[in-house]
Amino acid sequence: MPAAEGQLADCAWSYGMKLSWDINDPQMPQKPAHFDRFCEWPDGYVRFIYSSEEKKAQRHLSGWAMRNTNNHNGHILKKSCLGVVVCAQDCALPDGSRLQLRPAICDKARLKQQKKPCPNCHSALELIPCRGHSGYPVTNFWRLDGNAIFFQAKGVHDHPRPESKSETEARRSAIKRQMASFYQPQKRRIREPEAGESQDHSRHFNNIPSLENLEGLDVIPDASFPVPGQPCLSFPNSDAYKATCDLTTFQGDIVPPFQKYSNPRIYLPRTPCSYELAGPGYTNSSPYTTFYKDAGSIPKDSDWVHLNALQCNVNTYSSFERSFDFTSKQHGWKPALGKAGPGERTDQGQFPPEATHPQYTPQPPCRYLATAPPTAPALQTVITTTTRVSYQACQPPALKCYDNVRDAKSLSSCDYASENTQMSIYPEALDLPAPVITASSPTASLPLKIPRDCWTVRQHSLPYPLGAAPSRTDGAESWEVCPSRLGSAVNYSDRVSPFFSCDNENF
DNA sequence: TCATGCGGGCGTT
DNA sequence: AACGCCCGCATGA
Repeated sequence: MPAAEGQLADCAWSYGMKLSWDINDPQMPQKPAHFDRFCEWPDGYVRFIYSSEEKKAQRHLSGWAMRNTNNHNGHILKKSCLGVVVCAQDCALPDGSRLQLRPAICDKARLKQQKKPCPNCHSALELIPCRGHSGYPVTNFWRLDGNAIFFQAKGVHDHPRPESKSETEARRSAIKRQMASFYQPQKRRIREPEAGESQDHSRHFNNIPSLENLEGLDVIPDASFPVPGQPCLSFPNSDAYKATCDLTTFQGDIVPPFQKYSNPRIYLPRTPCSYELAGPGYTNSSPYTTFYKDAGSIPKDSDWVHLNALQCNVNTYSSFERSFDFTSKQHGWKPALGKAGPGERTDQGQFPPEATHPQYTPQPPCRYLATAPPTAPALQTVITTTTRVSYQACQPPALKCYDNVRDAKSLSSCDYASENTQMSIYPEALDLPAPVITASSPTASLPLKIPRDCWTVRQHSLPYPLGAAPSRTDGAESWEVCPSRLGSAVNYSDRVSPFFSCDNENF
């Protein structure tokens, strides 16, 4: 993944946004002056123009779990977001964060994935569908025209980021390597019980709670399943992630402990390693809490990731990324209310038709916590075969109040990624007429309003009966849920986007 | 096994 | 007609 700053800049200063075009235009801009750098986490109504040489663009990659959608147009590839898979119990990972897996793209694989249990608490996994586009999944369009690849995104993801594809691949490959290296040491361990080793990572296997855990892992053929006994040092980008191994911490864990990759989103079953996060922000973070339903089924999964990493160390790219995102997103409103940020587009003409609808207004940092749009057909379609049942069982916005830990998460939850900042800076949404913005969000006067000291449920997690969900047009109600005591966001202050003037203290 | 892409077909708006 | 989505099929890693 490119440097956070690089991506941020890429997304924020999209060249594609400076030109007037729509993916459905008969004629696309010819011979673009230059191209945008690939943005892995596009969010909002953004457009990019990539070089046809851009490999990632050629592959139509995205950090979001996007599946192909038939739009009956062979010239334009359309993809819709699948959302994110989380633990139905919203259990906290060892580090306090929440599980946020990348939904399998393949329907069959996804169903299988959802049948697996949360690797942390063994309760059911739940798919949080994306409904960021007027109640429907956010859609991405790709169109190759000449030497350019035009990309257009519609909708604002109303859910946490899942593990990115690259992360998933990295994790899986790492797991394979770990598995390979695990078995041998493990065998030795079984033969040589408790030898007293505690320093050597390769010997942490003996600390694995019980062999049953291992067996469980073995039984689960899913390569994505976290592998216990993985040395902390083997994680990718370990340099960025400050983790130490602490056998004592590990001991006592009954469930498959997690081992975190340098990348805060990735977790592996904890081995005798624990993490010593370097920053205050570590407390935990998953902002995206899932308060909805109680565990229902008894999954058996293994693929997991962690998402919010805010918690994770502040020194890591991720922490920065998130913190930055957070701030930028939080402040993203400011430009709309006041003056636009540098390079901000102002051509209303580019506004998506939906822009006039409240649902399309810029979302607050905690947009995924917002209530569902009035019409949420997604519940019937998107969730259909996979999570429909879950919704029925969902608890109402359980308005769970969280502790400081949660607060920390909220911070991270408010930001998606540096790349997402474009939403804060350029999105047409920012150009929305003031009336629309104010009507749709209480944050009109502030980047982020924190009406309560607690969060409410994510909109998609709400069990609104179809047609009964509160309308976003009402605006304010959508924001009832906001982070509280964001003060814990200590780490965010030093990375505030220059484009925004709001103080982090507000959060 | 799974990610991707394609495209037929169906229901809804 | 436009959309969203389900499904099956094919291909490639």
